[in-house]
Amino acid sequence: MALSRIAKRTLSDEVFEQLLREILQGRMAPGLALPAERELCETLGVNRGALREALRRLAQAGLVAIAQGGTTKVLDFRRTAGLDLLSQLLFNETGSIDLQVVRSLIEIRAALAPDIARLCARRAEPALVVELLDVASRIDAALAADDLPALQELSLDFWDVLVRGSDNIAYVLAFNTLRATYDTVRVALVQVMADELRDAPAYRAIAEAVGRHDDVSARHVASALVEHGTHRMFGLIALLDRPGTTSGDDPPKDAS
Amino acid sequence: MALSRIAKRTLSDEVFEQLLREILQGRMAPGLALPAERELCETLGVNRGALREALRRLAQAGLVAIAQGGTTKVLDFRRTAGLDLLSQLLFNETGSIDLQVVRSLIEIRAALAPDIARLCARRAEPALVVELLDVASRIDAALAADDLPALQELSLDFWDVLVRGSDNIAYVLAFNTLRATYDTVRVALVQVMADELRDAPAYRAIAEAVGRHDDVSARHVASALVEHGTHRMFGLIALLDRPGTTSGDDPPKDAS
DNA sequence: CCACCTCACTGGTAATACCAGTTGACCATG
DNA sequence: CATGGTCAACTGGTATTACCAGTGAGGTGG
Repeated sequence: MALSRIAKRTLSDEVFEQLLREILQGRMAPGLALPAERELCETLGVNRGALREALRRLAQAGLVAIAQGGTTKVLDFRRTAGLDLLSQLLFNETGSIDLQVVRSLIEIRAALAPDIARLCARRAEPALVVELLDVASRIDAALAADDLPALQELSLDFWDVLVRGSDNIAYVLAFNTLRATYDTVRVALVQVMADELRDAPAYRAIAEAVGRHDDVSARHVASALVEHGTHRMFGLIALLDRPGTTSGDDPPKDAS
Repeated sequence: MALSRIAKRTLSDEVFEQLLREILQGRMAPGLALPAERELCETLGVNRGALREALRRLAQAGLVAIAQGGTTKVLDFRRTAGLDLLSQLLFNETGSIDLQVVRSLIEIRAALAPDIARLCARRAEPALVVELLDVASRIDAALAADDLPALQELSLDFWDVLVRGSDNIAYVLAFNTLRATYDTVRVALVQVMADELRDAPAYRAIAEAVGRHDDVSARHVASALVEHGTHRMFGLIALLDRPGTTSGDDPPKDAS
């Protein structure tokens, strides 16, 4: 069995989480004034410091606005929160995965991946190409062993190298955010992504295109690669949204 | 003159900012163990609570890892920080704008904008089309008055409506993050973006394409629209990076 | 009626004590 | 000598109390 680290949740983590849920699930509507800190920490049974740490984090995430003298108000997270909030939205009230969020994740991935490959092909240093080819080789090996979890890990490694080679800090940071979101549902998606993960030739083709500084090829191969997962995921979402239907429609065409 | 709200900085804001700079500018390298809280708050001349609020925020942003019993360590933000950090990276040590970050911002915008328009055209409700057309009209009016700042504001409004119509929470949140980043340098960029901002017909064409659910057109017009700004911005960056050169090369081709 | 002031709120800062997890040196035991 | 246990000196986590500093509503005098 796979043992994993025990998560130590601190009090302010708990408070943060609880308030976060209240806000994200709409039980605390935008504009609502929160109870005063002294009152709220009494209600929650924690000291004021712990509550304040949680409130500070909520403010940083763009979920509440704190004002001295005034009251702390709930904001509309759809207007004020940043992409980092995405991972918190994956699970809905009942604890099941929110398919709308998964679809969003897949779509933004499909939009970014080709351009990451394109820029990497333009800008990558030789050392990075070596790294890419190395990961590609390990993907070949994992494919030979038919080790899907390893392929999933290596796929992330591959994109990690690629995005670093793109020399674009926005892509790097967005990738971190998306990876963090993906990680929380990774095991649940390994089968759906299987087709894409097993496409070892595509990974190698991207690595080689980057080595040739062939940005057009890199872009196209990357686009086709993620299209695998996109297509399968859309099929699954259509299936789960409308049980009884066997095949998913609405596969996004590359409109070029 | 345009008066603006005075920013009230709290102690923990100050501490957060200071530690953030230390980390982002590499003076606190990844892996470095921070001094103990009791020691650090003495050094900074603040109470422990204020320091802890700041440290919590840094941890949430993915810049440090806090461990009870152990020490608080600096993380490699290129690996662990999310897109929300982008706005903090815009200004470098000397207080001037980091052109690498601006380039990154422009590039990710160019990658997302066409797909936002495409999805919006697929999914927008009639009410949203009305909103879009309304903003388009106001853009026409602002253009007639040659009011560039107004055009800049309206452009953001337009994209805000469009991204909401895309029915993709990842795009919505990413847009929030990018807008927040853009806002901090907006005035500095108004002239560079002038061509794009004045292209009122493009905004209207997108609105109308969305109204027809014509995703292909919406995508292409949006792509062409942001291309204006992208091209100009690349020219400017090339100019500033290599003073003496008059024209910028390396305009990103749409590789389709 | 309106300008002004007061006061009871709100969040912000501070100091102190103690709880709880981690680490490493040290020592008993096999 | 290797292993495992013990303990002390760290670390961050929680709690309590007091007071400072903005805000805004309602009372008050003009």
